[in-house]
Amino acid sequence: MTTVSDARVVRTREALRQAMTELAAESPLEAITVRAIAARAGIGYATFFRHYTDKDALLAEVADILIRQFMVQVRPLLMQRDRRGAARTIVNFVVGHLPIYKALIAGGSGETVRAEMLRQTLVTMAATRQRQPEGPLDDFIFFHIVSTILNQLAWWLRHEGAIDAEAMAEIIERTVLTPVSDLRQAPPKGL
Amino acid sequence: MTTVSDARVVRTREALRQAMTELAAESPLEAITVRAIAARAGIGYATFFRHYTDKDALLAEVADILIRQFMVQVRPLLMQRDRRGAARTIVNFVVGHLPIYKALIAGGSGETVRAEMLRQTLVTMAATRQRQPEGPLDDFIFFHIVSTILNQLAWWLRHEGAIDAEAMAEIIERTVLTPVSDLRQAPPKGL
DNA sequence: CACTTACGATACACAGTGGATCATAATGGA
DNA sequence: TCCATTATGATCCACTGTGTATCGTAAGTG
Repeated sequence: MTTVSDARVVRTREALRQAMTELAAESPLEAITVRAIAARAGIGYATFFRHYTDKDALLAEVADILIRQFMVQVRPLLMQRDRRGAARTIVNFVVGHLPIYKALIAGGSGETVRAEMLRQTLVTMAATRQRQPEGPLDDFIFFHIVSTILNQLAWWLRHEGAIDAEAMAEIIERTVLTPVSDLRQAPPKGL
Repeated sequence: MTTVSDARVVRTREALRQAMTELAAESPLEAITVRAIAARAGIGYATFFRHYTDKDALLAEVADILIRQFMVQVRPLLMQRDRRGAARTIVNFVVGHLPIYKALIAGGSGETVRAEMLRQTLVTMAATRQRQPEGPLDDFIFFHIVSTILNQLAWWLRHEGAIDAEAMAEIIERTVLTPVSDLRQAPPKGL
């Protein structure tokens, strides 16, 4: 929308992303007004619109940053042999960035953010796929893995301490990665 | 809110539920206005508020009806031995009520409706549980089963014809019911 | 240091909400 | 069948949030 090299622009956008993250942790997205975001960020109301068309655009940018970090870590692991190790990596990565993930995945706007993460992840994966999908099952499996792991992590972050990280990794391995791997090995007949 | 025996009330509410179902199939919930619902139902704007406090209350009622039907079918099956049969029953039940489920689970407001279905299901299950949960794992498992099946059905309904009903039942069995059953049999150590 | 550009403040039109009123019409009991 | 009851439709209104425009000021850039 505007120049990106100007230090003021960088500062303002960073303040807006930070404010959105905080507010998204506290309230469902529909309860967050642009005025509240601007106020929290310490910028003028009209200024908001010089940087983002609406609050969804801001949320999308915030989610996008999260997705990139997440995907870089997670993506190579999904096809990997060592499924327990893959699950551990995912869990540990989230633990290592607890505040932001807790805010956005498990916070008041978590539903919206997870939906956005799922959408973006599927788009990105479809665009950068090594091999073409071999059928509807491949599409389904991508959807299932990503949405299930996001949901499980959301539950886990909302019930912090209920299950320790190692057990959570085992659960992800046994309820998602392994069953999906088996499904790939021996698909239902007709697929 | 008002008398329920009056034929006009019954008619009006039925018209509102129907209108909400139709609109929810077409647009995301936030794009649906009370005026649009009233118009579609063929009733006056102010009349809407004599029956529901806001559009979320109406959606909750519509979703609630869906949930009751769904749960009556699904609930006894989740603990059942014959997991393939259980999965088949779920899939066939949805196929038997295709229009309404397609509209509400996979439609434009599907995200909101699924979240509401998940919420209500967990509340109902917690209230009417035979035995107390034996730990956090039980809570997690309920959450995982319900949310995963709802998501898988949503994908399936959105990609109608991509996978036939029998294959879908096999997928639900192999990616959800069986892994969860195994997890119950041999929980991660410490749970 | 001068030029450029982002910023804050404010005002505005617009859309949706939910509450209120009042005449009309449908309803169900006597 | 008639009548008291009450749901309904139409309309009005105050309130909140959105997104655009304007303008003087302050900050960053080269």
